[in-house]
Amino acid sequence: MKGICVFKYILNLASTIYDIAEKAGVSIATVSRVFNQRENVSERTRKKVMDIAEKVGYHPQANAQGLASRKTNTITVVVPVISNYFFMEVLGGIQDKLNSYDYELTIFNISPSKNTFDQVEHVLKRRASEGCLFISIHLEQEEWNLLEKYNIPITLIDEYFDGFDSVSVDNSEGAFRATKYLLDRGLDRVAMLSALITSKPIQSRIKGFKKAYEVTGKKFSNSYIVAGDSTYRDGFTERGGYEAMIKILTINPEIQACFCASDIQAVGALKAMQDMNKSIPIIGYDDIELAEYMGLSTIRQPMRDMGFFATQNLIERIENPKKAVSQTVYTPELILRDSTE
Amino acid sequence: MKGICVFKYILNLASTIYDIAEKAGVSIATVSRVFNQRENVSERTRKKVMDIAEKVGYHPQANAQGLASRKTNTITVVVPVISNYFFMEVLGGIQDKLNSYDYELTIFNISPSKNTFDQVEHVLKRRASEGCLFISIHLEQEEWNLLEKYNIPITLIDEYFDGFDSVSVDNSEGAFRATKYLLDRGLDRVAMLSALITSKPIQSRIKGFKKAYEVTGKKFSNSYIVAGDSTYRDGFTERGGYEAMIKILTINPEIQACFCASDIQAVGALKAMQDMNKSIPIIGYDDIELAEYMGLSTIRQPMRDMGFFATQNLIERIENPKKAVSQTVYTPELILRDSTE
DNA sequence: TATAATAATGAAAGCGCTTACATTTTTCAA
DNA sequence: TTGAAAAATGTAAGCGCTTTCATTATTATA
Repeated sequence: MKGICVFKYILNLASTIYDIAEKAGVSIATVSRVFNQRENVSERTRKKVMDIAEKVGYHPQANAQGLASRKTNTITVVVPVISNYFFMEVLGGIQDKLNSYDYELTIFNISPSKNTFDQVEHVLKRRASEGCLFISIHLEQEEWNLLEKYNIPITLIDEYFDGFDSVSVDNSEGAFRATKYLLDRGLDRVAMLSALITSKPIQSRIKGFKKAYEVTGKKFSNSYIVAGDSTYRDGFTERGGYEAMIKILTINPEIQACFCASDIQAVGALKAMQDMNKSIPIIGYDDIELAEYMGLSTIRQPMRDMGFFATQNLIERIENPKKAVSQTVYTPELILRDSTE
Repeated sequence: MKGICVFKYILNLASTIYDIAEKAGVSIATVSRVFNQRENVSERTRKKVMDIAEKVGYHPQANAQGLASRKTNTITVVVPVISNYFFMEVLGGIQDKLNSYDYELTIFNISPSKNTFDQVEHVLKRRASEGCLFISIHLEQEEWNLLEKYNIPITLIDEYFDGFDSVSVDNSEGAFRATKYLLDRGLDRVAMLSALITSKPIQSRIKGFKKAYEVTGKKFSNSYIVAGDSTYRDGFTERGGYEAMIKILTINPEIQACFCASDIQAVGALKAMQDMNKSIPIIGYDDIELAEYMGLSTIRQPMRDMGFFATQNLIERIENPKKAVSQTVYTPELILRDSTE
């Protein structure tokens, strides 16, 4: 015991609420009140407690607080692979919002090698956070149903399920607008530079892509949809775009323009055109900051706004769990720049 | 009480170790053992417990576990602003490493509006994690000293302090190599497209930049160091690069080539050159994936590796706190591409 | 079959905090 | 001054787990 005390003293840490209470000559309840900014503490004792706490570097331990108060003051963001432009921007928006609140941010990264549902369920089961933001997590209807029972506030970003609040962009509409613009310019053979067609956003974008053909009455061919071979990050990479554009330029030279599934792929596509010494108009998707500086026409997704709004929504639900479920769908916007000149 | 029970039943959740123990007809100690994969539990009871847990969706609560075991199984990454290419890549490396371990990842974002030291100290005080990775967190010597007493495993990335393990890149050397390459090509007036000179990496890079002039014996002028006016993200943005290059092209037209402080600024610089219809060789810094596709010559920082290695280092320290402190410095590499052709 | 080992389980004491409720102190009107 | 109301503080019972140590069941050994 003595050993331990000496140890504590030397390292100046690992003190508990009891140590502070004792040194300040008050009860632990008072110390607790001070740290929880309760009103009913006299200024004198508040100062006394804080001074001592300051001196020994004391701060309530997160776990103990969480257990006792049944609150964690933490929001968990669940994402597949963090290093991706879309998530990064959305995360930026989340943080902008969180900056004015007292929540801690935990990021849970879904590992591609394990089952997504199990991992998501694990996050909920642990009850380590007040609420969750799921970014681009796609589950089956019945799986979403199973998650409902955990009764934890959840807001979905870039996904839809009627049991949870959601914030998404109309992917189909975005693809439609881009493609229609190209078709309306008099071009007849516009390609879609796709990523893995198993990916959800790609599926919706393909819908919009086809719809543009229908609406304009132009002849559609499945060969207009082309993807690269690399599957890393579902093909949403510079490389994926490069490969796909090479294909277009060599195998489908009849193609006159191209709608790309993401700006980052468009960058690869641009390079491919340059390497092949050819050039066709292209439109990207996302409007990442780069796009402006690369003169890339694109479909703007309000990524930051989505993160910001979803977070606001989640906080509202945490504070008022009976709030009606809301589905927010943003409409993407066509931004014209050099790449379609 | 009855109400609560019914409630629990309906929602199928919020059960505790006691509920499971009761239903399985064992003690809570046994349930605990099952969930902590202890050896000494018979296969029969293990199965019985797991079946029941599965049915009611039980899983130990993180806080209670943490409090009782004094372990959190969490690693905290502290970053200033998450949405930045460098951090994103480093984070990717961190996650690659963490995927094979059982640690949860918490990201703490330093808010620019509050004092950095206080925020960092807060993270340590809460003791919500086993160890921390600090990415590009720059403090004063004495502040680092103060943090040592918390006795929490910390690995610094992109910063150096002799009390903690650190993983960094020789910024000065990188700038030196880029600049020297340009100077060696026979150019005499090479500029540095800088970001905010208050930023640490910029300071080191300026050193390397000047050293190249010294070594080559060419005449250096302070006017060769130019930055944009926007201060968002310390100027490490496309916009910052654009502004700076416009300045170079208009105010300092004698400049023959340019070393840019980051690839992302180089993107802006490229655009500026295009807009001004001029072109000089440029070299970026970082080698983000984009650089290859934009044909940007650059200084490669092994960002992913740094994250990966730092994480490994941290885990080692968590497992063996007495391990000797190590400082790892990577040497950046010059990658030549079109932008210096 | 008896006994010693060994494996499986349980009882109970915390972990460091919050908080309802009880108690003491202070304030202030009469 | 006095007493009631208000403010400040204390007491103690958890929160849901882990873990030590004691106990019981099982297995192996002679």
